Amino acid sequence: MARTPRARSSTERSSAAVTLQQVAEHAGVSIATASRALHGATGRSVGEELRRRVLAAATELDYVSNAPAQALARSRSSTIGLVIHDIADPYFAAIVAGVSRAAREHELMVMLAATFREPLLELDYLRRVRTQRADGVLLAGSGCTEPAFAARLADTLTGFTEDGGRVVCIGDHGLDADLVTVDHRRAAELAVAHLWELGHRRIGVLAGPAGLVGADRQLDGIRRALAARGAPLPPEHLTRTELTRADGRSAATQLLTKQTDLTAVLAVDDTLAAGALTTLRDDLHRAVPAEVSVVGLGGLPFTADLHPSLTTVRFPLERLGARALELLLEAPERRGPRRTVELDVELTVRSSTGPAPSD
Amino acid sequence: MARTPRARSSTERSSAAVTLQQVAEHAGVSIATASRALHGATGRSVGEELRRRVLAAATELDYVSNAPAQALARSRSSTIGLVIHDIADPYFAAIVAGVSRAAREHELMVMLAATFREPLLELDYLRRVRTQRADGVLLAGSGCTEPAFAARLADTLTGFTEDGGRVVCIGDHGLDADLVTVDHRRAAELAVAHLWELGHRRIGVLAGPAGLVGADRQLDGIRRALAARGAPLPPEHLTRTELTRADGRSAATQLLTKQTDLTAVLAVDDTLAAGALTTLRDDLHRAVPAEVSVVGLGGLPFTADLHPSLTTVRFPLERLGARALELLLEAPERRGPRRTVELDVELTVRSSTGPAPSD
DNA sequence: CTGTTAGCGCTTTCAC
DNA sequence: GTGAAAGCGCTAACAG
Repeated sequence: MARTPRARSSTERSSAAVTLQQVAEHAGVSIATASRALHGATGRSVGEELRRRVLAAATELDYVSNAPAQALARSRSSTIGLVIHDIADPYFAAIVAGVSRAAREHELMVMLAATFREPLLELDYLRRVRTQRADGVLLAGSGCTEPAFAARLADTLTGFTEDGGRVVCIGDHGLDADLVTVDHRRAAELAVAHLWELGHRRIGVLAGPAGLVGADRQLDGIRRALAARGAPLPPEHLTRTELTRADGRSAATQLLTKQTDLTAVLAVDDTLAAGALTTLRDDLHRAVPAEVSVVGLGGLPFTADLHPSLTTVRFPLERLGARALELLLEAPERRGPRRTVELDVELTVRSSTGPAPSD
Repeated sequence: MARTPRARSSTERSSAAVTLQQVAEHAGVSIATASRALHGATGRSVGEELRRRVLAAATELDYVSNAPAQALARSRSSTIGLVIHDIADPYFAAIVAGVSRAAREHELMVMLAATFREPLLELDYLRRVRTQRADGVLLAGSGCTEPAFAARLADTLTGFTEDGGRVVCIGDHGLDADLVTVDHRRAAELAVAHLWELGHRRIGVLAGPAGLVGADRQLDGIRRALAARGAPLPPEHLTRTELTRADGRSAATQLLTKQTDLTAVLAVDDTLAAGALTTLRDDLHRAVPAEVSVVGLGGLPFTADLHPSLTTVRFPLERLGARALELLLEAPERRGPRRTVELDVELTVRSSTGPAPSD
């Protein structure tokens, strides 16, 4: 035989956590009863007296249950995985905050996996989450660009769901899974409406890169909103660009240099808008909002610190995360087609927008 | 007996993950060999041929190891807990980013626990982390205010370490555990030196609340730096306040209203500095930096967006997190007194500071 | 180098 | 309502 059945010699390493067995002995009940008293359905199946004794014993011995053992026995870990690009990015930070809050309410632990935008790392983490036997995984952000990668990602996800794991995406990345996202079209509509009401008729648009689902939706929303007002977006008023401040700056420079009669810039991302603000002030020397109004999309906190403070459409990022977790939990028997939840957005008017110059 | 030993009737729930047992059978080896080939020390103790077969079988069956089972058998979970106040706070977000990065390098998963500044939640999470049998826990932020709570916290930590868990604090909260923090005194010294070199001699100080270890150190550093230059800090130039933008604003208002001859404000926190900037511009109408210079401490990203952009001392938050994890891992046999690591800081000169007015 | 086997701590039938 | 016992999937002696 391998080891002596029980009775640790007191020379063993000190990390001898109290076990349910010991609690049971201390309380003078069977281990099964101890288990039921401690973790079973509340109030059911254990006599008041015994339950009391077990609880007392547990407290006295400072018993802490062993989650891995429970996970093994129950094949449920009360843990979910959360895969994001970069936690230092306030966009993801807000989502994580929402997930954390919801997880707490449901007594779940969350394993955080930051991929730093490396697709391979994402695959790797998904696998690890599966290894952990997480009850489910929330996928925020995916560089679903190249098809080869997308296929592997899909495979990995399939494996995960086949083992009984749930998957919910936060933000649409074209994956075949339940999805929680913001209403991008409505965000666009709100931004356009705001500018329109201020009298702007020549609006430059800084859009995101083609292929990004959200960016496409936003652009589509802008087009519709403009068309609905009888002023379809002329191609020369549109520039597509990566979502960085530097790109926003150069794209805005280009746009405003060529199209000198624009009275407003609608950027589909706060970061882009920040870049536009910078070039307007430092390169083009055009007053905001006196000469040109600027509006962004996203509503991240930093927009309040910009100068002038940015008018933007706020995305409910925290709720996005919380809702995603809820959706994950709501799926006891996930059958049928993929579910989609779109959260509403909200216009935040600040100092970067004003009436169109009467010129 | 309870269940039939093996052979799942094909009607069982589909979540039948492949087990090591199955891999072993498929490869025609014992389960022990399979285990060694898959998880054992690289290259050791398994013949090349068998190893190959096991690996092939694993791949073919899409085997994913069961972390809870491993954790149970090895009594190590390859998981660490990370307790923070609020992930949406960029301060913590940066720390988490650093921890994530380091965790990845060490093949560790991190369980994130956000307490939202509720002491009870912190206690609860610590317990849960213990429940998860995490190999260690990183403690960033603790509302170590009331002694009763501090005692309970200490107790919980003791329980954790007694079970073999490691603890490292990020930022000093007076807990008896290894600690990683920034060099607050040096940060103060850098800020003072910068202002002094610009000719400022009457410097107002916005300090943090007494009792906060970091805040105390910073104030101490400021006092020393000033004294070393032959200009001890007069009490009327000092105001202590909570670390919020609103408090910073009102504290700055008070300070600058009473002490009209100050040429600079040194805030021990970026947020406070932001408040000072606001009141200077909107309430007091004093030009920054022409009339008054402002410097902060922390170097969070938003300081670059302030107007004018804030001169500040950057804390290496990401490295703080990474270093903390390293420290956690470095402690194979943690004996002796608590270890302390102080990370260096760096002055970032921007637009909010300039030469003292010659007056 | 490989196989056998006894647990790791807990849940969950099944029988009383 | 309570207890006995069979695993959950894996690791680590121990024996060859």
